[in-house]
Amino acid sequence: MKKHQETPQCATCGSRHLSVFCSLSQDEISEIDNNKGCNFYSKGQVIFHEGNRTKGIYCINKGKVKLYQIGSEGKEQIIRFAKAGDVIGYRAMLSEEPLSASAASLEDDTTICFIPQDQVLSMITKNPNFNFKLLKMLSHELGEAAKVITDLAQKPVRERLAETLLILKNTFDVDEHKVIQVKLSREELANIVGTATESVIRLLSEFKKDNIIAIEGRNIKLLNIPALTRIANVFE
Amino acid sequence: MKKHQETPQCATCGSRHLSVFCSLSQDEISEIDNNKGCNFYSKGQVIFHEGNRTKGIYCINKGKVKLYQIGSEGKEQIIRFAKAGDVIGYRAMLSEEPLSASAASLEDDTTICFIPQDQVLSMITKNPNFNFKLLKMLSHELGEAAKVITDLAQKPVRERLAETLLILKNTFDVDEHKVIQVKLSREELANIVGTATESVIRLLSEFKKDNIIAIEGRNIKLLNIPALTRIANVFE
DNA sequence: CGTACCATTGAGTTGCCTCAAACCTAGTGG
DNA sequence: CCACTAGGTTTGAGGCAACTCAATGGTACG
Repeated sequence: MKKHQETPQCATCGSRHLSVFCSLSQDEISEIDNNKGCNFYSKGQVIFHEGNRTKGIYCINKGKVKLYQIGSEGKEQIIRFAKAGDVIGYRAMLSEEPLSASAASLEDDTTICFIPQDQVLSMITKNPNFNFKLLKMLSHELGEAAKVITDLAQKPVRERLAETLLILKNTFDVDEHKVIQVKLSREELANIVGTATESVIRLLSEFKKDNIIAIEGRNIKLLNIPALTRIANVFE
Repeated sequence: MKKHQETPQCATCGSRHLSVFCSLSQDEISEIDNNKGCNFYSKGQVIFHEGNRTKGIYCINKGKVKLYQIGSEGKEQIIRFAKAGDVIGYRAMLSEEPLSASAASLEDDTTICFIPQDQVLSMITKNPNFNFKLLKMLSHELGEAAKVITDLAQKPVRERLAETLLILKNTFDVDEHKVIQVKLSREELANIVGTATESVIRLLSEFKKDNIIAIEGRNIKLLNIPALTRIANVFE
């Protein structure tokens, strides 16, 4: 039994003011509303496939998404996450290259709007603020990617896992019980850190033994963030 | 004894037509020429430091440059390279963040122009072609970074070294004797691959034993590119 | 022609991976 | 309502890729 799902309107989208679209005028917003599409995804559904072309960008209205590549041995590597207000697919659209990553929803009722290329390109041309927001977003992402590269190349798995937990906290926040607000399998955690599932499990249970985290199924509670930060070997 | 070094003019810069500046008008070119600065670097000199702010972008007129971060244990990680016609520092300028990497010249007589922020921002606003070139460049870089992340996370050192040699070939080309046109120390190679210097040395001499490469000091000759490609485990 | 830096080789150690088996949980259907 | 199954999690054992440390060899440059 499927509940009724209504296409969300940009005009009333709560995420808009936090996003790259925050500088759009009323007219521009309604222009998008008249041209966009919208889709609903259940947990695990693929939104787009690495290697395909995209003729627009995806804007997440509700839910959480992982972006990942499949490595040469068929193993998934999670590149980044996206949540309500974030856009995905813009990299491939702007570079006119195939999508460099696949995207899959992490939750049921994930709602994602599709804004056609023409709309986006016209906004870039007509709205300098939007253009600079885009440039800034891309530049920021590129800086983050460089950090990840250095970490992967130099840090041991233990440090990378600790850092990953902190990044998940910053991305998805924690609730009043300090539980990270995203549910990932052990395998998915391994596919962020770049290690084997078993290594993640062993290290998590070490952190647990030291009372740095608590674990209830896929919920991870961060008990001692300073200790995690120390293990992660980050200063900033 | 220093030879006379003259500030190069964008108007006559041979690299311009290959670069992000290829779509500029005569007026815009001379506008830049009137406002840019220029510096000369000997091998190993630092052009800018990670963590500093930049108020413009650097355009390489002559020479080769490495961009690198220093990891938490003080180890260098080379993020990417730049050569004549490439620009560096644009990421930090556009995101209004500190520089995420340092840059150092790899050759004597490296010549680099500095174009102030105002000039660049005005070009972005006034010249849509330039703007789209920038967006495209950033997007492309971001896609490349994602590939590097997956490789570092999943491929063994042997594969990564083979792939690095191929990337160096694509970036700097080979001469008529199949020698890669960039001279790097074993340590620098290790700092691209993300491994120890000794591992690079051992693997290079394995490749040499199998007649896949030849080595004369820091010159690396690619004798069997299909074999290297097979080792690198790349398909594209 | 020394000296300082880089490259090479060897030996020993270990972090992390793989393989395999057992366990747990949630969903399914009898 | 409970047995059954499938998928995910956990634990253990064993092996190897790659690291560190240390010593030697090469070479470029003042």
